[in-house]
Amino acid sequence: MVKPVSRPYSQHSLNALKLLGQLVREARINKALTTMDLSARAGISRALLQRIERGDPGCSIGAAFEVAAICGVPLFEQEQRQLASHLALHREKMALLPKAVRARVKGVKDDF
Amino acid sequence: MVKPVSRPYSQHSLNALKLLGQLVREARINKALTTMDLSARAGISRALLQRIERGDPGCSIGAAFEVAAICGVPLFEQEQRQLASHLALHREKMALLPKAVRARVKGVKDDF
DNA sequence: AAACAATGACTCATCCAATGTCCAAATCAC
DNA sequence: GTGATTTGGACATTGGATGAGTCATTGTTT
Repeated sequence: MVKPVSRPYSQHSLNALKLLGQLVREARINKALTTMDLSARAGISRALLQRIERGDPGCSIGAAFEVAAICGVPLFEQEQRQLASHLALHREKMALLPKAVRARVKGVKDDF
Repeated sequence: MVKPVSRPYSQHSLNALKLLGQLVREARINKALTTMDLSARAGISRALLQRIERGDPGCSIGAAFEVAAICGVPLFEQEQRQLASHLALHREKMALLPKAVRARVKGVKDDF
């Protein structure tokens, strides 16, 4: 009943989380913002900002992205300015893909 | 008592969220994975995966990153394999930065 | 050196988000 | 076309994240 450690996160995800936190932290200091200032701007509590900077997987992605955006940390694309256009492009691309995925009958060879 | 509309997210964050969701969705279909399959692999519910693909800001960042990692969606760095080394590099870099930020007395010119 | 400010870490009450389940609509295979 | 399956969205329940508060420690300034 001791419920496992919340959830099994892959090491890769955890690393990405930590890196994001470090980038935020670095950007914040470069902008000479205190944790209180930044958290206030992002509309979150100081404790939550600290968890984000620590790479806590439980934080809401909205809060994390908001903070990153304020700090000027490029989310997952180098080009933030192209973000909007990427949105449109992907929308088009999606129109060409199947809407539903048919279950592969058997032997699902994990290809990764 | 109607508790504000959750939280004020910047348009940029919302766009990033949506793009991430689209990328996941596209990657999932390319891998011929059903929403059930992927959610099961990520250890989350199908409903949560749907919210992630929709770009819901309230999802936990851990779940979102986990799904992205499984799908092979590059988080915020093109080079996922360098992720670990980036971690170390940033750790070093941080050692050179001030540990605490002094409050800017006045006139905080928003520089962005 | 002292005084002050910022940070990290912790507890706790509250309430939102995650889950599981359901159904209806869309999609694909036949 | 029919049937099987995926998908999107709704719902209630409950576990976990969030915010507020405090304290000890570290870092900065005078």
